[in-house]
Order: sequence, then C-alpha cells, then structure tokens
Amino acid sequence: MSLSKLMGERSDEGQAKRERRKEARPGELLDAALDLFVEKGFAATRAEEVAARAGVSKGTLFLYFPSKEELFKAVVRENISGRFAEWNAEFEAFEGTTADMLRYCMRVWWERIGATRASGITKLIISEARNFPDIAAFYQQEVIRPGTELVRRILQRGVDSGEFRALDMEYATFSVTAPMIFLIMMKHSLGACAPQDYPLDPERYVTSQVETLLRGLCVRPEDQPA
Amino acid sequence: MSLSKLMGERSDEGQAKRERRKEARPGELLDAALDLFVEKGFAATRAEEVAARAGVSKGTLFLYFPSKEELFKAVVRENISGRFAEWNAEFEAFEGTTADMLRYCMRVWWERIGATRASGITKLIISEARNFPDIAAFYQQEVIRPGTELVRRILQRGVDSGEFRALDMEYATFSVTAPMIFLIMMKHSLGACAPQDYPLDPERYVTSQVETLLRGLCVRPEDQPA
Amino acid sequence: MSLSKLMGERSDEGQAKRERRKEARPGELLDAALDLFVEKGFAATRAEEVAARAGVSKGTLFLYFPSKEELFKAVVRENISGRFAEWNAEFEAFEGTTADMLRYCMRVWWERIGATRASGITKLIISEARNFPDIAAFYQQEVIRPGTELVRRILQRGVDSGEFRALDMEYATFSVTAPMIFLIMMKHSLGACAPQDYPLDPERYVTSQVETLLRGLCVRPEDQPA
Amino acid sequence: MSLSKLMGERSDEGQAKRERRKEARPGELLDAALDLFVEKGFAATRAEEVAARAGVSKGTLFLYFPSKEELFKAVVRENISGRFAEWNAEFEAFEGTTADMLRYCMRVWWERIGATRASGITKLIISEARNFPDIAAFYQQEVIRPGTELVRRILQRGVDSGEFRALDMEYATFSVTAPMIFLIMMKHSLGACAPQDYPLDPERYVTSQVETLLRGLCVRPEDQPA
DNA sequence: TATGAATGAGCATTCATTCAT
DNA sequence: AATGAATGAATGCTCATTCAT
Repeated sequence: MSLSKLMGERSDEGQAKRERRKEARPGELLDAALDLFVEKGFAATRAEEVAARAGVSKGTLFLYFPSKEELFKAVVRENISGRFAEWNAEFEAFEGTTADMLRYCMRVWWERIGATRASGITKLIISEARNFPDIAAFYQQEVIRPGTELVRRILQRGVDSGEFRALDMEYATFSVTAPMIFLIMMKHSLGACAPQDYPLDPERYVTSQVETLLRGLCVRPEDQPA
Repeated sequence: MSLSKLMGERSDEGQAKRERRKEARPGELLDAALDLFVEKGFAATRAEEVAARAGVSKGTLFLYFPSKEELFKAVVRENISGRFAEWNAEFEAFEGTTADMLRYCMRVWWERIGATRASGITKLIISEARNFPDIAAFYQQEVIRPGTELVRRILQRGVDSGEFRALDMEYATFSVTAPMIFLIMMKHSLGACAPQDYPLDPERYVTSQVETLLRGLCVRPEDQPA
Repeated sequence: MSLSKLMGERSDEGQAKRERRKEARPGELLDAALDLFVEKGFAATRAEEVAARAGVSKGTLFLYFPSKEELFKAVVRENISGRFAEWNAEFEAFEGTTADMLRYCMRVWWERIGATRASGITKLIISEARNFPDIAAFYQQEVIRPGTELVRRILQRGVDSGEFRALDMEYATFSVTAPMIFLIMMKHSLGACAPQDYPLDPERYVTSQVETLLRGLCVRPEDQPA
Repeated sequence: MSLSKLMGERSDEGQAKRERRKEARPGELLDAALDLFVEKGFAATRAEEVAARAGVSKGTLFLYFPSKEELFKAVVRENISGRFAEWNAEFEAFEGTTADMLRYCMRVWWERIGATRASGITKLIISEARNFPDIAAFYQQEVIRPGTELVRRILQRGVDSGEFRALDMEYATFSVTAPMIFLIMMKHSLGACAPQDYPLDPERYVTSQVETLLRGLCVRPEDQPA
C-alpha cells in the first residue's frame, strides 16, 4: 500500500466527491433553474433561489453563468433535444399502418417529452417567447420545425398509402401538435394550480385525442378506429 | 338653446371634458396594461410603461389602481365578461345539425375571443397562473368551467341525436378546446415573434381543425365532411 | 322690499354663509393642521388629511397656504400667544405673597395653555425643532424668552421680598418651567398612547409640583406649605 | 508561531477582516440611525442617509434590517438595556441619607443617560410615540415603569426614615423625573438649534434642580440643603 | 373661489451582479 | 473554486403641488 494512500486516501475520496460535484454543478444549477423558470417565469425567479435549490451560494451561480439571461438560455439549450435525427430514423423504419405509427408517435411523445421535465421547456418558451425572441427563433428552428416536419412526413405517408384522405398539409400538422402542446401548457399552469380541477390522466387524454384524430384522418370507415 | 342649458346644466358641461377623461382613464389604463402584460408578462411590465402607453403619468396609474397586482386582476376581470349565458341561449336555440353547430361554435369563438384582445387574457393567465393562483382559480371557475360545459352540451347533443358516436365525454371536450387554446398561445408567443414562421390564416386553421374533428366525431360517413 | 331681495334673498343668505365660511377657512385649516401635526408630526401628516378634516378639498388648502411648510409656520404663528404683555401686567398688579403668585401662575398656565390646544404647539415645536430651526428660534424669542422672563420676575420678587432664598436665577426658572413642559409632552405623546398608564389628574399634578417647589424656594419654615 | 496558527486557524483569520466588518455593521447602522432619527425624526430620515453615515450603501442597510421601521425598533431596543436591576441593587446597597441618595441618583442618571446618546432615545420616543404606539407601550413597560418604580422606592425610603415629609407618592415621582426629561428634550430640540440661547451647564442644572427639590421634600430645616 | 384630476420628484425596497476573502 | 457581504441600478408607490375647469 502506497504512502499516499495511507496518508491521503480519505482526502482523495473527498477530492473525488468534490470534483464529481464540481462537474455536476452546472447541471444541478440548470436543473434547479428549469424547475423555477417553469414554475414562476423568468422575471419572477430570483437567482438566489436557483442557487439555493442547487445547494450552492449565489456567487457560485455566476461563476458558471455570466448572467441570469445566459442561465436561461443555457437551460433552454440544455433541454432542447436534438433527437429528431434518431426519431426520424425510427419512423423511417416503422413497419405497420400509418394509424399505428401516429398512435406510436403520440404515445412516445408523451413518454419522452410530455411526461418528463423537458415539457417544462415548451411551457417556458411559449410563456417567455416575447421577452426572448432569439430563444424563440432558436426553438422554432431546432424543435418546432423538425417536429412539424416529422409529423408532416407521417401524415404524408398516410396520404400516400391511401390510408388518410387528402389533407391541407400546412394545417393538418396542427391537429397532431395542438393537443400535445395543450396538454403541456395545462400541466404546467392551470393544472399545477388546481390539480383537483384537472384530474387529467394523460394516457387517456392521448388515447382520446389520437383516436378521434385518426377517425378524422382515415379515408375508409373500416380503417377507422372503433 | 337646449333644454339642458335652460335648466342650468352648464356646470355639467363645464366638467364634461375632464370628467369624460376621468371616466375613460381606467379603461385606457386597462387597455394599455392588457397589451403589455400579454406581451411581456406581469413581472417584466413596468408600471410606468403602462402609464406612458395610456398617455398618463406614473402617479395617475396609482390613482385608479392601488397596486400593480390589483391592476393585473382588474385587467383579467375586465376582460372576462360572463358571456356564457348569452352563448348558452344562442346554442339552446340553434336549429340545425350538431356538426353545423360545432362549426358555428368555433367560428364564433374565433371572432369573439380568438381574434380580439380577449385572447390575450388566456395567454396571460396560462403564463402567469403559478404566480397568481387565486386569479387562476377565478379563471377556472368563471371561464374554463362554463366554456367546457358549453362544449360538452354541444357534444352531448350530437351523441343524443345519433350524429356523433359515443364519446369519452370527459376528454372529448379537449378535442374542441385544445386547438382553440393552441391557436391563442401561438398567436401571442411564437407567432408574435416570428410571423414569417407562422403565416397562420386563422380561418383556414379553424376550418381545418373543425372539419377533421367532425370526421372524428360523426358516426355515419355520409354525415362527415367531404 | 327690494327686487334684489325678492330675487336673491336665498342666494344672499347662501352667499353670507359661504362668505362666513370663506373667511373661516384658514382658521379651520389651521385648526385641523394643529391637531394633526401634534398627533403625527409634520412629516407624517398628509396635506390631504388636513384638508379633509377641515372639510375642504386638497386644492383649497394650497389656495390659502402656499406649501405644507408655510402651513406649519402659520399654525405655529397662529397659536403662539403674544399675551405676555397682558400677563406681565396681571402679575405686576398682583397683591399677595409671591408663593400665592406662583400658585396662581401655574394654575393659570394650566388653564390657559396646558389644558388648551395651545399646548399642542409646545409639543409640536419641541418635536420638530431640528427640522425647523427658524421656527424654533422664533418660538425661543416669542415664547420661551418672555415666559422665562416672567417666571424670573416672579422668583425675583420672592427673593427681593425675603420670601424666597437666594437662587441661582439662571437655573431656578427651570424649576417652574420643567414640570409644565413635562406635563405637556406627556399629555401629547406617551399619555395619548396609553391613557391607562397615565391617569394624570393635571390639577393634582400642578398642585403637587408647585407645593413641593415652594417648599424648596421659601426661606422660612413658617412660609412653607404644610 | 502562534498556537492558533499551528492548529490551522488561518482560515479563521482569512475571514477575519470581513467578518469583523459583518459583525460591526448592525451596530454601525444602529449608531447612525440613532443620530439621524433623533435629529430629524423617523419620517424625515432617509434610509440612504443612514447607510451613508454608516459608511455603507443603501442595499447593505436592508441586508441587516428588513425595513426602516424595523431599523427604528432595533434602534430603540438596542439602547434600552435593562440596567434597572443593576441600579436597583446599587440603590438597595446605598448607605447614607436619602438626600444624598437622590443627589447621587440624579448625577448618575445624567452621566449614564442624559449625557450619553441614550438620551436621544427618550427624545425620539416622546416625539414619535403617536406614530409607533407599540414602541411607546414597550418603552412604557421597559423604561418608564421601572424607572418610576426606582424613584418611588427612593422617595419612600426618605419618607420611611423620617427624612422626607409625607408625599402624594403618585405625583411626587414626577418631581424627580420631570426635570430630567425636560433637560433631555431641551438638549435634543431647542437646545440643539440655538445653543447660544441654551448655555445649559447640565451639572449646574442638575444641582439646582436637586437641591431645590430636596428642600421641598425634607421635613426638617436642618436636613435641608443650605 | 373651490375642486380634484394629474403630475413627477422623492423615497423604500429588491435583486442581479461583483469581488474580497 | 466557492462564498456571501456589499453594491447600486431599477422599480413600485407616495404625496406635495399644480392647474384646467
């Protein structure tokens, strides 16, 4: 056993823990910030509160993020998944009816976005867009556009295969995105205030929405959900 | 010489200009406040800015509203006129298919709410709900609940008449409200930032949504929209 | 009966009343201001409150007094009695022992100053002196100095007549004025807050003070009060 | 090398300068606030001025005191150290005539209260009592009542020992307290404005008052001061 | 003269940000 | 790197004062 181990094992461990913590700091701060920004909005969230929730001092926050606004942007950047490539591939490879594809799409969306903290970002951006136009534009490019594109491709697949009727494609995508966005907004605003007034079971909500939607999209009665 | 003048109402006229102003002030302030609150949120809106936009000084604002928070509440109250009684009556008296009723409902909603400044209130409340739980609860009681009730009655009429299929009524209402709320949120957030990315024609949007929805609700193919 | 009387009697009466009121305005305002300044101090008294208590509008106050500070000064001026000449004469003419003279002096002081609203001025000036040095100086010249002079003359009379012992005249006057000022300050501050803690009977207070004082001043035991 | 250094207390020293400052801050602020409140009254004292006099910025004041009113209350509390227990003991143990006791009492009062900044508190409370009824009540309980009690015990001792004549005890205490309060009020109001008009030598004032008072209280001529 | 709506300078308080330790 | 005391610009709100009617 080495001398250094004899003398320093504990401090090495201490060091290790601290370093692990040190590297985790920005993440913990972003985590805390996301929660608070979603809950109270950008302006009403105090930097000290973010730091406190992350278990560090006010000063430390500014050690990692030069300003509250940069913290906000980092929160958004951190939580905007650029996973559309992966998802696109997933859907390219999908074998089955487009109706099933859409069902899968919305269920998966709920699991990966709606049910997770990522949904807070959507609420955040929609609420703060006017104060952060560049963030809004960024979100538009990075999330809205590819997401809409993905949805459009699914719908187009349905139309091409003769499953879906002819659609005003520009607006049809909203039939898919609107219920998802709506669910997120409710979850993070009115639904969070008065849960007793919003006993929303998201699974049932998604099912209800997608089945009605499929009826609305499918061309032949026999393809429509019961 | 007018009768009023003969009767000594000259002093009434003397005060007229200023009094008309005085009576107009609260409305002008609420107008300005609505715009700014919708645009920037409650916290980021400065009282002086509201006053300036209403064409008065900072002090005047506080002459009419004891605090910024009371101003906010007044803005909300002012714009939530309980027009549901009138609408309910309108829909009770409606003669025609329930499909037409739903079409009429959503078109009218767009004209009376979505297209007007009242829509800003919805954006406002959804964005600020967590900071104003009492406002949120108030809105829930006064707007959401009666609105949902109205929608439910329409859907029930369709089901009862055999036009619509059996519905999970609790969640089916969201198929109507979600697209409306979504449109409002977009109009006041991302849509307001990057209009070029949201060349939304609301009429076309509403038509697209309602027709797909009706296909999803109607029982017999021949009732469904083409 | 004159035409004007036939046509205008009522308005003449109205006019009269209004004019009487008009002339009374400044006095009513000074009255109200005195009460409030004494009660809450200069800074904490709002101009509007003074006007309201006088039954006029805020604007009217500034019609009669160009500023709150001038109002303050007017209040002081109005209530500082220049009655020392009269009082001096009264005491010049006094026939009797100096002990009785001092008794009379303090009793009369209580009746004419201490028990009246004039006492508020003393409280006011002592409390606000540092903020109104010129007022303080004015009060010093117009009230304190002549008052002290009057007291000094009484004491001197006693010394001269052999009733009182030799006195350090500069400081002896305080033996008369201190208890009077003290009573006023208590009446208008702590005594006004917690009357149950200050069940002061002023007559008994004055008697107690003057009799002890006379014992302290008189030269021969047989002259001293029992 | 010092023991503390050997034991690793360097980091304590490292923080020392700043911590010493931090601990001193409240005291420095209370000091500055006492002066200003006494000088200008509560309302006319600006928070920034207090901070400036304490050598810190506006924000720092509110780091230590949540509001101006709390600062005021802290100033009062800080300066009302309940020294009455100590004084009571001192007077219990006093051996000598009650006349000497009273002389000692008033001299000591001047040295420990009248001549110190603590006297400002008395002025402050008497001036602001109506605006801070709770402070006034607190002062009444904590200072006035025990102080009066102490005086009453002294007087009673004199009466019991046959030195003093029978007294209307309720009011006799004022013969002791009135001159003291009067001196304080003068020192902090008119006396502070026009020192040339108040060339008060407090020692001589106290002597004059106490000797006249003792003459007024003592029963036998031979006990009375010359 | 009297009114009271309007003003805006002034002040208490907050909070993002800095920096000595 | 981490802290938290200190800062001061920013902002809600008050109130003496003005002025159109």
